Amino acid sequence: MANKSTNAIVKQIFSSYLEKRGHRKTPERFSILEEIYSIRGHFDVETLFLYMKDKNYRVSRATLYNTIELLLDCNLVKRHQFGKSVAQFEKSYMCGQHDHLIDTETGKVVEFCDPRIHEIIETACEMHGFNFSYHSLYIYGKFEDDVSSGQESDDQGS
Amino acid sequence: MANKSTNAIVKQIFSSYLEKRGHRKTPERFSILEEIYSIRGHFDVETLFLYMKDKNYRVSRATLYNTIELLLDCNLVKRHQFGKSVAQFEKSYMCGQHDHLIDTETGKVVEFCDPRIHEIIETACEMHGFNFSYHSLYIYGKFEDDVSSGQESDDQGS
DNA sequence: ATTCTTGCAAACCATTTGCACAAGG
DNA sequence: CCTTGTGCAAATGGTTTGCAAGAAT
Repeated sequence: MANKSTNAIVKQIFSSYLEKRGHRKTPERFSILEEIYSIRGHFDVETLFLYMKDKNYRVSRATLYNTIELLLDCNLVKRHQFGKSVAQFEKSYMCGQHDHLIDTETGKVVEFCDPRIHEIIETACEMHGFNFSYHSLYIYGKFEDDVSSGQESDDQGS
Repeated sequence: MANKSTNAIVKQIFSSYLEKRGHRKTPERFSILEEIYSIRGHFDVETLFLYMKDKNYRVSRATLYNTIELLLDCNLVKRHQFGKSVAQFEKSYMCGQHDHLIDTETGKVVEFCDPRIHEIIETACEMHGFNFSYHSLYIYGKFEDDVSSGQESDDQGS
């Protein structure tokens, strides 16, 4: 895992973004970025809030929402809305494009990747004069071997 | 548009579903089903509420939510969560499987269909021992020819 | 008759907003 | 210094829930 260099690059991207937009480079923003990039899978704002509070950061929920908005804008974070519940987020730099299998009973989420999705996207965009920005494909259903009845699980190929 | 027969079939499906689950066949439930199936594209609960109030139905928001839950359960309605805003719904019987192009600036939504999506789904399900139930593919971006800067637009082939 | 549904209004709760203080530029 | 960002707490608003009256079975 090349986490050290990834973190440096990600901070650089965020820094450039803030500069370009005339936003200030506050320590809170970089702390939040760092903590988000230390999280393995998906997370929601409340979880992140408690996680950071536990680490003795003093960030408010408002700042989390605000900063995540910025991170979404510069594509360092992706937002998901599995099921009907709260918004889920995940880091998105160097994580490989992937989609999600969602167990409608347990809530378990597994990632997968299939490059053929791009052919579909290209065709649809051509047919409708659409400039693609990003996509999300969610497949809902049920896992057969529900051994690990856990909440969540990642499956990214390195 | 074979709306007349479609409506009859849809009511039959709902009726059977209610019976099987031991739910009562109230006039409100069938009114809501009928009104939903008379709506062209996507809608949110508030819009449906006002729409029905306008037609002098006396249904509460609570009943709308409750009934939509039942309709989701028997697959007569599909839920979407475009962007970050409120839940959107659409009728799903005999509307053909389709996916969505979403303009991130105007909110315009256009539907498209590409059967190749099923190959991707099949592969992913096989690889992860997953029983597919339904999917949603959202492609976000921007339309090139934004002549109709409207809110929403449908594109279903007959 | 009994139990499920409904309508209404209050409760919920994730997210947003207002404000005074703090701090980046 | 000036303006933006932050923490806190209150406000917001879509959705859910509690309850008494009404209707399906």
